[in-house]
Amino acid sequence: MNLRYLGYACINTSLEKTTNKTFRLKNLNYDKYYETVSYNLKSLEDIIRWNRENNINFFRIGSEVIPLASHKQFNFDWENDFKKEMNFLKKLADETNMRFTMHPGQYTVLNSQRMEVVKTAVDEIEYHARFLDKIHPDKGKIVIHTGGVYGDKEKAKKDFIKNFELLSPLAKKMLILENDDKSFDVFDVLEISEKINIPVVFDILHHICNTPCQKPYQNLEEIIEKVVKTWKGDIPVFHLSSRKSNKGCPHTDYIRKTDFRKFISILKKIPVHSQYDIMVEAKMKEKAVIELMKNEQFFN
DNA sequence: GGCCGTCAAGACGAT
DNA sequence: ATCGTCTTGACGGCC
Repeated sequence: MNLRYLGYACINTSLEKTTNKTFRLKNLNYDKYYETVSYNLKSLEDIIRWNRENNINFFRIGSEVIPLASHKQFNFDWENDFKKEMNFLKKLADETNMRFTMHPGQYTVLNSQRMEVVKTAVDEIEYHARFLDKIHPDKGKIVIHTGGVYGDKEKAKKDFIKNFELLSPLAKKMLILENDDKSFDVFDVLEISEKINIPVVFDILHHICNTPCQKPYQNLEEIIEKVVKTWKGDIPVFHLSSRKSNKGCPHTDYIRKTDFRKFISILKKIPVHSQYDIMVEAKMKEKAVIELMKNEQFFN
């Protein structure tokens, strides 16, 4: 497999723009909402243009692009209020060949034991789906983690599979499942993926953190080949980051070249005739991507 | 203008 | 039982 796009998440540090400007619940009112969403959508536009100038075609849009959109106290009709802006962004995204993903936060727990938490998770995912559908129809993907274990991982997986059915057809089509650093490893998410037919996002650092045998690279090609099959011909997304220390998973400012090269060379060996995209998770965001793009030999 | 406690929200492991 | 951490870190009251 060959590398196609490298992307970054939510913030452009060169432009000092974010799609994640938000406000406190107590400040929720029409003016604040209108002002903040306008800013976020304008930032997204500026970031897309910047990406085009810099040959970056992959971007994760911040979940707070419409702040508090799924909150029960939020009653504004953002889809209507920002129709014009969203249509414009759709056109711009098409013209510039951007690929977008979104990634709801850790509070989105689809397999929770508490029904009200499941409901807010569904609402949150549906909001992401509607947003992405407006500017990136048939292409947008929503990355989530499996959720909590609650002392019984097998049951927790079944609950995820069961609650997946609560989503709309649109959201189901967009959802992709990422292995996490503590609870649900790549084997768990592959198992879930097989049952409900959604693609797996493989995060190499989470895999390393979540591989107790200290041999995370063992059988890695075999694992990744299975992951790629879950995409059913669509171009897979991988997550890449470097860890700051040996403990936990905090990210570095830039990706270590050795981490990048090691990962790329493994993917190179996967015997599937396909390209793939990498979401780079590093504090210096687009600057980390630009650094990696200097390794031209890895692009085809 | 910079600092830092807090923020809509959940789960988990360390203490 | 409580705290810190995970992360897309950002807000905003206080100095």
